[in-house]
Amino acid sequence: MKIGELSRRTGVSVRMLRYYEAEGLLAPLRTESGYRDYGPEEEQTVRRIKMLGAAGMTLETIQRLLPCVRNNDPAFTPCNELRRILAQQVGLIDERIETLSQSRTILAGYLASVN
Amino acid sequence: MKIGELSRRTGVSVRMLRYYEAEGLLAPLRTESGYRDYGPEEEQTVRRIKMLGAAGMTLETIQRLLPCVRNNDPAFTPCNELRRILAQQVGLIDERIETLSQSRTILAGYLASVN
DNA sequence: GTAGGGTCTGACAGCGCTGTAAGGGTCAAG
DNA sequence: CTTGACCCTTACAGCGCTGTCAGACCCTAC
Repeated sequence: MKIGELSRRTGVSVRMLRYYEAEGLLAPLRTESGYRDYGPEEEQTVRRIKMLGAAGMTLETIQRLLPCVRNNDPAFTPCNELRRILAQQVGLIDERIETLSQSRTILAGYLASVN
Repeated sequence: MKIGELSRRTGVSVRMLRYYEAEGLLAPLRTESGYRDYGPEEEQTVRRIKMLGAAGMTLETIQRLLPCVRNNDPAFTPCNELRRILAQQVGLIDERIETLSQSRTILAGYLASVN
C-alpha cells in the first residue's frame, strides 16, 4: 500500500512515516516511479512503533527495541539488551517524575504562602 | 557590577544572563563602553528567576510572575494573576506526572511480560 | 489533454533553553 | 604599548519530534 493509506490505517501522519524511514526504523519497497510501497509487515512495524512510543520512548530507543518485539501486544522475544533497556526506561521515567514532584512541592509551597 | 561577577555570584551563566535580558526579564544599565552594569536590585531579580526556574517554570511564565515576587523566599505580593498562574503551573505539572505515570505503567507491564 | 489528488525530496520553523564560536572592542596592570 | 582577561553582538547547533511549504513528478479519470 502507499503511504497515504498506511497513514489512514495507522493514524500516523505521512510526515512521521517518512521520518521513521529516515531514522532507519522502516524500509519500505519502492515502486518504479519512486513511491513507497508498504506491506502488511511494515504496517505491523508501524503499530509497534506507535505502541512503544505511547510508552514515552524515543525513536532511537524504539529502534534498538524493535527487533525484540513479537506482537502488537506486549510480547517480546528475549533479546539480550531487552530487559536492560526497559529497566533503564523505567528508571528514566522515575527520575523525571521525581523532578516534577519536587517542582510541584515548591510551587505548592508558593501557592500556600499566597493565601 | 559587570556580567562576569554577577554570573559568579549567582551561579547563572553569562550566556543565560544575556538571555534573560533578551527575553525582557532583566534590563541592566550600560556603561559608556556598552558593558552591562548590574545593581544589587538586578542580582535579586536573578536569584528570583533562578528560584522560580527551579520550580520548573518557563522564562515566559516567570516573566509574568516576577512583578509579584517580593523576596527571595517564597513571599509574594498578591497580584491578581498570581494565584491563577501558580495553580495553573501545578496543574501543568500534574498533567505531566500523570502522563509519565501512564508510560511507567505500560513499560512496567512490558518488563513483567519478559520475565 | 487536463484537472485533481497523491507522492516525492528538501528544507525551514518551533518548542525552551544552553553551549560555543567567531570577530572585534575595553580596560587595567606591567 | 602590549598583554590578557573580560566584554560586546551575532549566529549556529542540538535536543526529538512534527507541521508545513515549495517545486516537481505520477496517476487516474473525464
